[in-house]
Amino acid sequence: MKDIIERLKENGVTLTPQRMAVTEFLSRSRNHPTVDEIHRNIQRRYPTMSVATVYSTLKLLKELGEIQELSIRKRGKACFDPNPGLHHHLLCRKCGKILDIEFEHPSNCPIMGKESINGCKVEEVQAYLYGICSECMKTASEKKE
Amino acid sequence: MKDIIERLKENGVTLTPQRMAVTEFLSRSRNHPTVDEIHRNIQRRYPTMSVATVYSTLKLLKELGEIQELSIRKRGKACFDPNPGLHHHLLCRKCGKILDIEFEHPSNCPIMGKESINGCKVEEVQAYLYGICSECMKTASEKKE
DNA sequence: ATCTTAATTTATAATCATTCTAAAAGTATA
DNA sequence: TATACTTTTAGAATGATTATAAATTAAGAT
Repeated sequence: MKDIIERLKENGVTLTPQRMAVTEFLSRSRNHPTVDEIHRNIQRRYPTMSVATVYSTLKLLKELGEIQELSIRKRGKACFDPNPGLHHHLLCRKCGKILDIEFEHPSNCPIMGKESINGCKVEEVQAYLYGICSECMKTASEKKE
Repeated sequence: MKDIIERLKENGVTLTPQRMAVTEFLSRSRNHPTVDEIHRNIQRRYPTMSVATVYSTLKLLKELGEIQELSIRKRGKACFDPNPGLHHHLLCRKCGKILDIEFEHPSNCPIMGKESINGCKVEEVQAYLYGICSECMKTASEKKE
C-alpha cells in the first residue's frame, strides 16, 4: 500500500485525493470490485466523486502495471484486482463472487511458463475457473443434513 | 454440422431459416465471430434478418450446450465459438485474432482435470493466452531481414 | 389444404456500462 | 501569489445488449 503510492510518486503521477482514495480502496479490497462498487464506496466520504475519475484512475493504475483488469465480468461489468501478478480466478456460479486461485506449481502447467505454443508467442496467461466456491459448498452440504 | 441440426430437432427446437443460417454460419466459422459479424454476413442473403434474432439464437444454442461464448472480447464485443468442448484461446495483441489452443495433455495441468481446489468445486476451466500469433510472428521476422 | 394457436421474428425503443467533452477546480512551480 | 498545466466534474454521446409489442411464420388438428 505504502509502496504503490511511493511508486506512483516516482512515476511522476500527481497524487490527488481522488486517486489516493481509489488506490487505497482497491488495495484493501479482496473481492475484485467493479467500477460502481468502487465509486459508491468512495462517494460515501467524497460526495462529489465522479465515475469518470474512477475510470481514469483505474486506467492509469493499469497502465502502470499496479493493478489488473480481469477478463471475466460480474454481471457485464469489468472487475479489478489489486494484485497485478500472475494468478488465476474462480467465479462462483452460486453467489457470483470471484476468488483468487494461487497456483502452486506454474512450471507443471503445460501452458503457463511456456513461451510459445504452435508458433505463437505467449506473453500472458489468465485462467478462469467456473464452479462453486467453498462457502457455497458448505451451505449446500449443511442443507442436505 | 448435420449432427447439431439433428440434436436441435431432437430437443424440440423449431428450425426456422434464421436459426439454421446462424447455426450454419457459426459452425463453418474459424474466427470466433461477434454478433454483428454473424449478422452482417447473414444479412447479405437475408436482408430482413434482425440482430435480435442473432442474439436469441446464440442464447438458445448456448443454453443447449452446442456453442460457447468466450470470456474475452473483441473490442468490447462478445465472441462465439462453435466448439463447446474444453480448449483454450490465444488473443493476438497485434492483429486482434483469437486462435484456438488445443491442449495436448489436460491431465498434466494442475488446474484442468482437478475437481476441486481450496474447497471449491471446479466445473469448468477457460484459459486465455495473450501474445502474438504465428502469422504476426512470421511477418515480424521477415521485416527484420 | 386450411384454420387456429402458439412460437418466432422484426423494428424500434430502452437500458446500461463506458467514453468523450468542455468548463470548473485543483496542483505545481516560479 | 500568479501562471501554466493537469485533473476533476457533470452531463452528453456512444455502442453493445435486452425488452417490447406488433407482424409473421410454424405446427397440429380438422
